Amino acid sequence: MRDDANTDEVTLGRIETEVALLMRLGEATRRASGTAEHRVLDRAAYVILRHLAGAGPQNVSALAAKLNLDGSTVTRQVSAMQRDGLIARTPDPADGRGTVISPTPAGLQRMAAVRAARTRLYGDILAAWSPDDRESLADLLHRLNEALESRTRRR
Amino acid sequence: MRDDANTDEVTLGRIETEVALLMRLGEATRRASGTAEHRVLDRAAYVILRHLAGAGPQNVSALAAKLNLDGSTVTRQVSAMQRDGLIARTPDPADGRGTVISPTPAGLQRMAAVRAARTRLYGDILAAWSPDDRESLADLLHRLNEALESRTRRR
DNA sequence: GACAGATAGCTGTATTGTACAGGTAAATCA
DNA sequence: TGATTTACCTGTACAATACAGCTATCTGTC
Repeated sequence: MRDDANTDEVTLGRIETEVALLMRLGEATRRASGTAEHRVLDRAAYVILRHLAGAGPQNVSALAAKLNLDGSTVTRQVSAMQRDGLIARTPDPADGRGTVISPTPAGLQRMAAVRAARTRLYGDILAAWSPDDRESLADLLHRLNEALESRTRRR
Repeated sequence: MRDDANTDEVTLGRIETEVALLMRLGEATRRASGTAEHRVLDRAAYVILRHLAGAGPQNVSALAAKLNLDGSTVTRQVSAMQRDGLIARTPDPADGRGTVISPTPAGLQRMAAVRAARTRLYGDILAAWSPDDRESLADLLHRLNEALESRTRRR
């Protein structure tokens, strides 16, 4: 029993290490490709467009809640995105205070382009992996995110 | 063959999605716990201490290279950490230009505390997971990071 | 050994992404 | 109807980062 508990703690420590490392690498990658050609879409704009595309047009508040960001942050993000023609603001017909944010065709097109580029990137990075391992990684990451998200919501 | 290629592209898309989501969640978690009690160690300080503890005292440049950060960024980080008593600067005996950054006992202690807290957090989040799944997650994340890192270095 | 170029680190400045506080207008509730 | 809440925006501040430019030192070449 002692050994099992130990092994488990070691595994948790490894997961902690690897997640921290992944975050660092991910940010470095984003920064590096951000300044270069791929300045098409900064990170926040990408996740906002992903969310709008997946869950449909919605209010700033709904977006902020989903993205775990302050409303003011999202306001400024969507302002910038509107300036760039990526989203459109329309008054919410059901609530005079609200404005509905919808992706524009140009926004969707750019999001798709970034997504395709990223997918290609992963294809490149994981070129040597077996399909099974790729599947496992996708599954486990999905479950990890579910677990993280449910905990975030719960708190 | 058509189906296989398709399946694979879907998997890559899922991995892209999940990594993006994990980054977003991770940042949200960091921000949330950053303002609260856990203001013990901001992110950069933690990774710097992790690295110093693992690889030994070293120069600002070496740190910057390892962390994929600009030297000036690391300079400021270590300045703040020195102010907080987490690291010490000593002149490099082998190179008059350099200063060697070493963790202080207080820095190591705080790093260990944060690490333990994070490990506990993962234990909490993954409470329902089987040991096998945890192992798989740790392994696959490790391999993903290796792949990412070797690509970053190669570029 | 002297000088040219490279390197280590620091400082100034700008940018980006974020939060919090405060304001206004609209909605909701008692 | 009046009080409270909500949605959004704006002002302000802060943290993390990069780039440019600076000085001190090192390294190689002649």
